Amino acid sequence: MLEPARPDAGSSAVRKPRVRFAPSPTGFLHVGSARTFIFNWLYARHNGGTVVLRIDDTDVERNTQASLNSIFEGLRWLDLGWDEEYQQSERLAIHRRIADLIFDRGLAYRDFTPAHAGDAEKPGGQGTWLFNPGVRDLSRAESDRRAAAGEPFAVRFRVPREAVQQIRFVDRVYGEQAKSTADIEDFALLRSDGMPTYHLASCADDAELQIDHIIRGQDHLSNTFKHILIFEAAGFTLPQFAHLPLLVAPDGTKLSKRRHGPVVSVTTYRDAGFLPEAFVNFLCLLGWSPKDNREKMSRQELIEAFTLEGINRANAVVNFKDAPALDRTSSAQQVSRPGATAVEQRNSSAQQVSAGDASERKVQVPPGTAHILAPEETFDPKAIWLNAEHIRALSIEDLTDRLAPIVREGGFKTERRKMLQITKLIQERIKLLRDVITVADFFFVDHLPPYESAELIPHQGDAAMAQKVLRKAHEVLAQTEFKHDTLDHSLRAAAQELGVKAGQMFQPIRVAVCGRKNAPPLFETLEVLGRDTTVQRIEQAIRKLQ
RNA sequence: GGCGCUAUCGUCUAGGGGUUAGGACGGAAGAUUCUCAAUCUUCAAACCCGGGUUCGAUUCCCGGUAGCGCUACCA
Repeated sequence: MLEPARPDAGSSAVRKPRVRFAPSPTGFLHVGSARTFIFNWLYARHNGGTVVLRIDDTDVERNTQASLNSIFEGLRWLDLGWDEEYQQSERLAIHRRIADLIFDRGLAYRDFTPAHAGDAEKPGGQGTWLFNPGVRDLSRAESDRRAAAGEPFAVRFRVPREAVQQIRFVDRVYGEQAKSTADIEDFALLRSDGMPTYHLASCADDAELQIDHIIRGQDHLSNTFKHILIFEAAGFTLPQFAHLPLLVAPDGTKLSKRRHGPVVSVTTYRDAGFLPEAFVNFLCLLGWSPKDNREKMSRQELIEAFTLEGINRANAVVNFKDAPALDRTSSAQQVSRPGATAVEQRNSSAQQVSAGDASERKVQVPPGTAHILAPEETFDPKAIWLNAEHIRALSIEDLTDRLAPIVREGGFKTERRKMLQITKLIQERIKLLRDVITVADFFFVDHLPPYESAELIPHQGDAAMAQKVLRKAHEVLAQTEFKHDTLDHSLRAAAQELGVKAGQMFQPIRVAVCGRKNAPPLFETLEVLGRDTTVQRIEQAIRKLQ
């Protein structure tokens, strides 16, 4: 996984930026991280630069393999790729060397006081550790003696106190930034176990990997002053900084797995049937604008249009609906549509209260929960819309290739020839790839799922009319050629013969063959279904009406 | 608490000293079609508050408020 450092960086006068995306494997890849990666990638591609993926895994306690897998899974799905890859834990020697360098220059010191995490949370925010004069002024001899004696210590940066100065830099998004060293605490470089902290490892690697543009979340804006201190202490040239506005939940809080559930995980979007190019497009529009009113953009268009200047400064809300389990107000009302997805079904079964005894053996919904949200209701409506736009922009072949695996995973079998026909019929009717299961199921199954016979009754008609229409349809369809135009003519003629409106003729047939009222256009549908299935389903419908 | 950042329709945003403050999603209404979808048309919907600068501020400056971030031997 580890590759040797690049031999010759930045030697040419041409500015080919080197950017990096540095996730830490302490959770799944979430949408905010994904967007940071995308912006880095776009910036690099727009300028012919290099994208470095660096796994920031210096927090041994919290790293998990599952998280690492999830991150790669997410990144692979995004399908953008990267040019170089590193793992921070394999570069500890570099971090150590930089820490020693800073220490040897007298710009850092050993702190022998035990770790005291949590002080910052003291009531009133007091107890904030800015620096401890007694500790930082320990004589070098004393410090060396205690270290030699094996006493554990952390290494802290000696932030200038006596001559207070302003640290300044120009952020490519937020403009001029300044902070007094009086407001910067003596942050740690090395922990007492010898592991580097994020600040040290990040800066050491950024410098060593010759990263010249650091594009990251705005939560690092205040940290940048510390980083500049490190860069300067080690004698590194400063990279450019560009901070991105944060992605927040509808309630304004930072996105988190705990509070907001799977909607913040990239793989959730994949599993729900988003197209990676649509998802990327959506994320780009959160906090960035091409400024020309374009919304739907291809990957290439994004590369061409992307500039740091187009980035906004205010946080952006990802407008998803809260997970269903959280407090819903109105009274219990289960949504049970015929097309309920597996996710919904899992949710709804999870929400059923296990009844105590047989007397109250009815399905209940706990108070405060009501509406089970369908996938298309939980995601940001704009993401859904963009996805539908991208789906419609796909060729039939391409879309079929993406739909087929989902159909197969859904337990249906179909051959490509038929699938191509189906795709054509549903392309503008699905918003998520997964919708193929609920929208086109009747093409795949041998037996239609049950439906109410009342559905067969046409508008302004009755059961008798439904009967009459279906019998006539049965008669006509038994001998008509199953081609769009022929079906159109004969069925319309039949309607006229019966003295019913075309709609009253078509609707019972549609319900009979599709098992529901809303479906793709009738004649095309019949063509794909074929005579045998059609006739058989009409017979079933007629029996149903008796 | 300290420090920093931010503030245009419900949401994403464009704009910018004088505009009918533009677009998109979502919502509503209508057209169209064999239902649905798609498409088209129309409508409702915003410059956080208070001062200043100015002939004129939504735009520039200051203050307030609110939100967010940092304030760990997390990243």
